Amino acid sequence: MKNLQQYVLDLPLHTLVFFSLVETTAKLVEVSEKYWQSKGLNGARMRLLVEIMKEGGIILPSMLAAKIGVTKSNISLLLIPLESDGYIRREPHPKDGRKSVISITNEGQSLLLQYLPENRQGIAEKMQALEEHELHQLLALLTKLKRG
Amino acid sequence: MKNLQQYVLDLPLHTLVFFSLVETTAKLVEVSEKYWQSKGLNGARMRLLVEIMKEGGIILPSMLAAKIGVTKSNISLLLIPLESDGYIRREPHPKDGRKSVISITNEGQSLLLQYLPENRQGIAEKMQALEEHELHQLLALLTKLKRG
DNA sequence: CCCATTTAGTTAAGGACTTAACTTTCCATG
DNA sequence: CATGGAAAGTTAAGTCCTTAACTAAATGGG
Repeated sequence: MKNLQQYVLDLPLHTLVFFSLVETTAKLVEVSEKYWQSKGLNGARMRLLVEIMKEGGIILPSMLAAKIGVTKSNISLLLIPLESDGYIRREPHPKDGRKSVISITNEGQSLLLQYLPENRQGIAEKMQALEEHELHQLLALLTKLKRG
Repeated sequence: MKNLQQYVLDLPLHTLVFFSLVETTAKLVEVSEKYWQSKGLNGARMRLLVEIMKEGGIILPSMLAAKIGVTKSNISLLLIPLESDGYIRREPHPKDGRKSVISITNEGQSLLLQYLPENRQGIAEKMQALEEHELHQLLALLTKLKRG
């Protein structure tokens, strides 16, 4: 390698696309996070509520960990404030003493109803930089890329 | 809204693409991070070295913060181990007593030479899920999306 | 049917980043 | 040329997530 500065500056296409992915995604994620913050809410906890709702309102902590892709200890720590704020309920599993059953409360559902549409709208607005056919294209490329 | 579960499950295209972006990017970023970890190195500190190198090997901490998009206090904390490991040098600015001039050492440059190509190769392999024309397409879409 | 292993969940400690408060230095305006 | 405010950097405290260590409960192979 003759010139290190040149090397770090002359990015091959692969690397360029990778950095572009990282930057673009970070910018979009920020929009969503700032929205939750502006409402005094917590993005990670809201995502948890959404996942519980996707499962019909009842789920186990370990399932949440698997679905969201974080550790079970993180789920544990996220559930504590959700419970004390009354957004979820935690009950012992009737058949298996190791498990606990998480269910979303009416308050939790109200919270989603109140804020989730506006949150998604904020994201949608940013995504409208692309036409519908471009969104389809992008989705196809991302899917192919994720499969590997 | 009639049915909350239905609402959280039936994602409009915008939202679908957003989530796909987040997941795909996370998966690729993990490849890079795991590489650095496997070498006992730190991704954030390596990125800092790369940025310094991009500037020709000499830069101010505040510039690094602006270029990488993190806070100056974070830069401050990242520079401490880089300096004590001998990868950067910190000198007072000759003209402005508030500033300090960061320069990369020979050891820092050797570290980049030794590991950066392999790190980039790991990313490139994952990106090879896409053909060259697809990479160009993806880059164009991401650029348009980031502009907003 | 017993006990080693596995599974579920919690807690503690640590790492990475943020915001806020602070110090020092510079600068511009009176 | 003095001073109020801006700018650069550091440090402290807090948040969020991780890994590791732990407790309790279930399971299954001898």
